[in-house]
Formats: sequence, structure tokens, C-alpha cells
Amino acid sequence: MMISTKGRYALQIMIDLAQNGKGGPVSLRDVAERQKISMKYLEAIVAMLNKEGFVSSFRGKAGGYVLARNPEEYSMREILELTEGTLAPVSCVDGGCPCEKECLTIPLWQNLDEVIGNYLNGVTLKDIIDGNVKRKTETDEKEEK
Amino acid sequence: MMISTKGRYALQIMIDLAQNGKGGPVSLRDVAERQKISMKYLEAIVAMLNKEGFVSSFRGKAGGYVLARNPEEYSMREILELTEGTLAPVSCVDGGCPCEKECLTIPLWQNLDEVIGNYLNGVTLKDIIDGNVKRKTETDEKEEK
DNA sequence: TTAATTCCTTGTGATATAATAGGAATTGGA
DNA sequence: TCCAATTCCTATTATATCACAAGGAATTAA
Repeated sequence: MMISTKGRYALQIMIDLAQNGKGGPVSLRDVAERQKISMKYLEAIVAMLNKEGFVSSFRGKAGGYVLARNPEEYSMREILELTEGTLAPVSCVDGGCPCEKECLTIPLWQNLDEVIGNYLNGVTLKDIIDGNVKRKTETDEKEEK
Repeated sequence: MMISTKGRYALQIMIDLAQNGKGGPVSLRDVAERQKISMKYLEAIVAMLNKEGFVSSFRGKAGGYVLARNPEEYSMREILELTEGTLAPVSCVDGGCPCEKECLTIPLWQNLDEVIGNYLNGVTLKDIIDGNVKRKTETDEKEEK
């Protein structure tokens, strides 16, 4: 499972802010309630988004969070990469390649990394909230072994 | 990290068997030595490959393992899926979707799953051992943030 | 002043990863 | 017949990460 709840929840927060942030900051309490997620856990996650400048925070009463940019200016890749640390399928691709000599598998991992990155790069937060992410094919309805 | 050492080592074993299995069964001792991996750990991994019929085993002295099919008849997808359990990027895609009503993110995960599956489906063990996995682009040489 | 909020640090139980350990069963060859 | 090399089987362990939970300090609008 390459995307943990951290990444999924981060995305949920961003979606919630996009949908409910027109009239000022959105409190985590509201986000947690709407998304049915533990508020304490969301605190830790939104802290990352805040630190990276993806959202802006307002403290005190009537405080909360708003998106720092327009929804079309966030790609899925940067949101997920931030919370997951890396989206690399194997550590080799991420810097720590232990192989000494020629390694037959590294091109496989590099390509896979690229395929993943390219896809996620092409989807924006706006695409998500507009429901504009279309299935690529419909022919893959879970045939089990 | 979606691919653990289990998947990577499984692939290493398959590569080693393809390269060294012409003259009869290859012992795990030899594989472990060549690939610089703990033999005891490889035992656990090759057991999965064996149980699924990807390799055939021969017990006793001069025993070992051989590939059950030709290298071109294995896709990366099936090898990795076997050892990793699933390649689904999130559990939603793999069956356990907790969302009640409409979920804006599920098409994203389904597409990502498909992108990954499609790529890995298209690469065979033979492609790997022949060094026929070409980089898709060369323009991605690790620009760090 | 108060209540609602963000912010900060710390702890915790469960699970998975990446092995390691010991020995039983099998088999080819001396 | 016996031995050594092998697969096979069942545990155990150390480490890390996940997915939270707890408590309280700092900030701010009303």
C-alpha cells in the first residue's frame, strides 16, 4: 500500500477546504466532522500542509485553514509526495541504491516511478473536486484469481 | 515504498534462476551468495514462488530450484503481486473501501492502480534479463526540491 | 473574560518488515 | 549404508511505521 491514510487524509482536507473555504477559514473540527476522521490525527497532517505552505492558518477563535493557492494549482503528486515523504516504489529510486555493479532491475523501478509521477502530476485538485477524473478504461472490474 | 525487499528479492531470485538454471536446479545457497542476500530470508520468499508454481523445487543433495516457465512468460506484475500481496496504491482499490456515499477520490486511485498494473504487465522477466527495459525519458535526473 | 481555535510535545497499541534460529525430511553420491 | 547438501517447516526477534490519543500552551474574536 503505497499511499497511507496520511496521504488520503491530506487530500481529503484539501478537498474540504476547497469546497468549504469560500467564507473564511475552515476549522479542523468541521473538517473532521464532515470527513469522519479523528480531529487529533488531522492536526498532525494539516501541520505538514501548513509548514509546506500548501494551506494558510488562522489562530484563535473563528480561526482555521484556507488553501494557499487555487485548486487548479495543486497536483496530486505534490500533495501526496509531501505527506508520504516519497512516492518512489523502491528505495533505489529515491537515492539509496545498494547495488554495486550493473543492476538489471533499476530501469524497471525508474520507469515505474516515472509512470506514477506522470499520472499524478497530471491531475489537479480542481480535477478532483469537479469530478473530472475519468476512468481510463472500464474493462477492469476486479477479476479475482 | 510500495515494493518491499520481499518483492525485490523475489525478482532477484527469478533473474538468478533464469541466468543460472540451464544446467539443472540452482541451490538457494548459490543464489544468496551471488545476490548477496541472506539465504534464510530467501527461503521464505522462494517458498511463496514455489507454492504459486512460479518455480519448481528439487529436494535433497544437488537439489534446488528452476523456473517453471520460460522467462518471457512471466510479467513483473504477477511476480510482484504474489510477494507483495497487492499492488493497489490504497486499500479502497483492493476491496476495502470505507466510503459510504460518493467518493471523489476513488477514480484517482483506480486510475493510478491501472497505470501501475498496465506498466508492470508489459514487462516480462525476459525483458529484464536481456536488458531490454529502456528508460521512457532521460530528462528526469533527480532534480531535488 | 471566555470560548474556540491552532500549535506543540508526548505516548501507545497494533501491525509489518526484515530478518534469524533450529531442526526435520529428503536425496545423490562415496 | 552413511553422509552431506539441500529443501521444508515452525518459531522468535528487533526495528520501524501507522494511526491514532492526550494534555495543555498560545492566540484571538466576540
